[in-house]
Amino acid sequence: MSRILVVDDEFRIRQLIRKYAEFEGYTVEEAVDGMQAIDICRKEEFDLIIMDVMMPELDGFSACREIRKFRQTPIIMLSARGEEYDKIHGFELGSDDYVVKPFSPKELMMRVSAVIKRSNGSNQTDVKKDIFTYEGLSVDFSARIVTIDGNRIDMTPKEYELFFYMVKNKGLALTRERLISEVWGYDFFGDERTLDTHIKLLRKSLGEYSKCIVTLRGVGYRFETL
Amino acid sequence: MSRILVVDDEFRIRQLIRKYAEFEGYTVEEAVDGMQAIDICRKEEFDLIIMDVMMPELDGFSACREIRKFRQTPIIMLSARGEEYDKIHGFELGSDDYVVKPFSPKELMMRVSAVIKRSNGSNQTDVKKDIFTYEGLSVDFSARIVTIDGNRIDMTPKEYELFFYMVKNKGLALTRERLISEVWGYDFFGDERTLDTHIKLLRKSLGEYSKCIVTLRGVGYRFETL
DNA sequence: TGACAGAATGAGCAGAATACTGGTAGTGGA
DNA sequence: TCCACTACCAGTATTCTGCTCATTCTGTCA
Repeated sequence: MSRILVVDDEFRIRQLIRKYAEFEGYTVEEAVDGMQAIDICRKEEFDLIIMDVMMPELDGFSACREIRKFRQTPIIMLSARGEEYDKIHGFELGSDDYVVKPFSPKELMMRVSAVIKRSNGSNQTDVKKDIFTYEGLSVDFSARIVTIDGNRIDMTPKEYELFFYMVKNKGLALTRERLISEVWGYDFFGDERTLDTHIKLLRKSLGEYSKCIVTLRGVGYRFETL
Repeated sequence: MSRILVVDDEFRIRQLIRKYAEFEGYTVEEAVDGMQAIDICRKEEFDLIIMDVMMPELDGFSACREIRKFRQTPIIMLSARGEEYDKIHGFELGSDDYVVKPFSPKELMMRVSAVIKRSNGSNQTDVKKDIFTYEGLSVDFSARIVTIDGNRIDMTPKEYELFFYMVKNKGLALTRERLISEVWGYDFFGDERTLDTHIKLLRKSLGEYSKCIVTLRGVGYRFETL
């Protein structure tokens, strides 16, 4: 059965939606604000997200935008304000429907089933993506995009190649020779230190996640997720 | 461009919707009641039907049910009554969205474009117009037409081919080799820089949307919508 | 156990190399 | 002739690499 993520800071609202949704046979998870929603979405996949616009920490629109960067999950926005701006804003950001509070639970459920039906029915024109994620780090191999907490990281070609190779072989000890011959080519006769330099640049780009690149003294490096 | 059938007994309402819809670049036809709507739908095909619930002769729900017997055209229902019964009834009969009168024309247009986008994206069994849209940019693959804010963009054959290929593979990193062999053919032995030149021309044609074509240094290009 | 020496790695930097863009001109077909 | 395509060139921005020096690590020996 379909899984729904309900994002709202009000316990009462989450409870209400959960009740109705579970009655309809959906599995429900909850998040209290945008930040938490993004975190959960990174780790788990849902069939639908119902999200309030007004929330502490991170509002619904921003969360919607962030989530859309790595997930195509349909989103229904809830808003206490009936203002037009919100609606337009929400649609532009890619929400799939829009319900104004106070809403009738029955109507919401109708929209939920309509949206889920639509997204199941078809719509998968999008190419399947080859994406690796670990906490706030996400690596989209097919698009060549690396993001940290939703922010894109600019990397030079060599950084990409090196990083992608390491991520694809995560958890493995990669010797300097192997890295060089894989990333630079077997016929690279440059300086030994070149690899170090690129590892250094890569770590700089990765910020807090530079910790994932472990130096194996006398051997090479390893990318690990702990 | 998409064709819309507006069904409402009130001239003022039809006029209002027509005005906004045409401004957005849609072609509009009108019907004054359910009977007429069914007749027109038998003869012609539309991309969307906007239909009032309350009409003389034959109400919107009945018309919706009838039309669904032979067409899968998306339908947005309009209702003066905000009653829940109507909404549920409408959804059950297969309407794709529901707007309560008095509505904001802008919101209606947002819903119109959302519904049309959805039905384009999804390959229903009915006629599939292969159209991609992103904000004011629209790419009609089958008609080979690109429009920006409703204005048609003239492109040369190569530009079309290159652009279509990139849009169809949107979000993917496309290597120069791949682009060249896909657009020019695997046996193209011309200058490396030819691709650059065409990207340049393409960007020029795309105006503000040239930002969607991202250069991947040392790799190629990517078309993205963000 | 702790100090030391040597090896390996990290940081910073600057010159070299490379890739992309924009301009312009040639070519061939309708 | 005109238009689309291709080719070429120069300027520029980006990226790579090699070098030096600093730092860290490791194994050894007192």
